[in-house]
Amino acid sequence: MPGQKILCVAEKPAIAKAVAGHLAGGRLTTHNVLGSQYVKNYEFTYNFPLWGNCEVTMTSVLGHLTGLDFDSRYKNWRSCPPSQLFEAHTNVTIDQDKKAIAENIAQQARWSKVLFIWTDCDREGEHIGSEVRDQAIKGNSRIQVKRARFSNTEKNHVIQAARSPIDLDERQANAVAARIELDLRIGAAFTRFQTLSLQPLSAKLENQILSYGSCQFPTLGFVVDRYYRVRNFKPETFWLIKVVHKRDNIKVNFNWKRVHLFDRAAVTILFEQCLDSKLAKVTKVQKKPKSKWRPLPLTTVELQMQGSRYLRMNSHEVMAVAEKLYQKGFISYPRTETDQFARDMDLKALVRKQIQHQTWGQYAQSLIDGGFQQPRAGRNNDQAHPPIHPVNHVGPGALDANEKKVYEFVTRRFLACCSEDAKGEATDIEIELVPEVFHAHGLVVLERNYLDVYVYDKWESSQQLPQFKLGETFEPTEANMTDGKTTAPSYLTEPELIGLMDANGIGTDATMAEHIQKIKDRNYVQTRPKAGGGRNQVQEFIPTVLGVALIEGYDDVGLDVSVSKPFLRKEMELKMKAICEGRKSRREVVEESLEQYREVFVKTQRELDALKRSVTKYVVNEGRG
DNA sequence: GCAAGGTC
Repeated sequence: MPGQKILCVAEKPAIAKAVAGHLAGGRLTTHNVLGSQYVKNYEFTYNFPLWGNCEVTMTSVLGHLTGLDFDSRYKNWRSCPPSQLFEAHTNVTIDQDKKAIAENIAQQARWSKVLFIWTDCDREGEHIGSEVRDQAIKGNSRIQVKRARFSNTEKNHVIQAARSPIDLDERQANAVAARIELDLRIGAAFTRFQTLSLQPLSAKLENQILSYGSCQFPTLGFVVDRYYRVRNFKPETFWLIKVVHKRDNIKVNFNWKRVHLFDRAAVTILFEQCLDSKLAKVTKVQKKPKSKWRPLPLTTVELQMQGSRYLRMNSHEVMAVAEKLYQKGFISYPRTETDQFARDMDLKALVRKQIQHQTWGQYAQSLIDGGFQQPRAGRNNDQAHPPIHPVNHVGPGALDANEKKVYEFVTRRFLACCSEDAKGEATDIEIELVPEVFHAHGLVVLERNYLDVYVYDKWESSQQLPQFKLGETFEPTEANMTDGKTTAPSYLTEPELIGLMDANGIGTDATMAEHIQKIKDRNYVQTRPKAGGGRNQVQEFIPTVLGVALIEGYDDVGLDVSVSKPFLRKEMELKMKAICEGRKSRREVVEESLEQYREVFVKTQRELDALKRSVTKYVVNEGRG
């Protein structure tokens, strides 16, 4: 008969359910947790090598169990000078909506010998694990604490993890604790200071929170940066030589190897020399096979970039819809950095589920009939979740318009991953019209393969090139000198913004869309459909006068490290890493960073007039001539 | 009324 009791706790209900299912082998009972809509307790027996035959309760939390906030005496914004928030007393609290979940853990811990933690194996997961541990100890101060090391919920992998528990990584939990404290203190101090000192400048700012955050400000910075580049752009005239030759009734455009030059006299001289040469000589005729690679397995960042580019939705909407599809069991977990499928995953089974689909079912069938290829593997693996993929077929009518678009994208992407690259043949012809070189490029798409299902990628055959022989000479039909102007860059688009955030470590895959939404809600930026976007209607970002005023104001303050650039956030990331590697303690990092931000704060306070001038110039005087 | 990070 089972002796000891083991309490297992996962980061989310879906993991608890999957793990319990594998360990219980079908014999388990499910109990609702009073007061929590999503969390369930699964009970079964299991024979752990380490603890023997045990009664197991497997349950979960919903992400973080606790939050950090200032002591209630600082609740009122005027209760203290904002600078005091750098050292004000804080408390760890359990949110009202998490009370029942926390109580469940304490209750279950009371009779358990061991707490076995099954949170995701990443930094945040380690911290969530420490929150769970603290809660379990409240119910049973003598409980033993272990954690499972797992990176997916395949049966064998889960069983292996149950066999070899490890310890919680205090360092990773501490790194997150440092991040939480710094974000709170710095965010609240600057937000209150900015709002209280700038709001009185104009009635337009009434009821407007002027927030600062280590992610939202650099995000705004990217938008403003591009705005300046667009605004400060001065078109430049350039000149170029174009050669055209007509053969077999095909007009071939030869492009100048120098593309264009900004010196008219120089181009004129070269052009005249070309004309003097009269005859062009073919110096290269090359045909070579060319592939267009099928896409990599889908990550969250990629879903947001491509979604905001092709689906007429913004990244925030794409994520909200993906979350819904996940909850309904149609797609896999939508927050992942992994762009490689595990070797042992049965991808063909997933392809097979799409055969019945009326639009791409036939394509899925063709993969099963021999077209299937193992997907390319990218370089990223978060060791927690597989790439985003469809897990079940969805009948027509089960989804609303936006859900349909996202599900379609995820599925087409998945099928494309399991397909062959597109194949083509490229022709390059180079001619010399002494002293200059020109070239023409042609492409014939021979096999479309993945392109047939992945309608978002375009790869088209160009006009057929006539035959040219190496070494032959001919007199070009036309040679012209023309001019043109450089064109201004365009405003930042949503996919570009997400790409910049990703490259600079601003936010996580799960929060980038929220930061973008936040700077819209704060009236720092506006979006509009980019002109000429055609069917796709990608959004472009333009800062508001308020957004420009804030960034310019801080520039005028003359800080050593700009608050609108990604450096400070990057530094915090490095410090978290230092904690994880044991090179620094949590205290050291918090003290160091607070010291650094205090300095920025003091300087900003001292130069407040610069900030006020900027806001007055843009916001208050807006529209007066 | 502040942040950013989990998840529903």
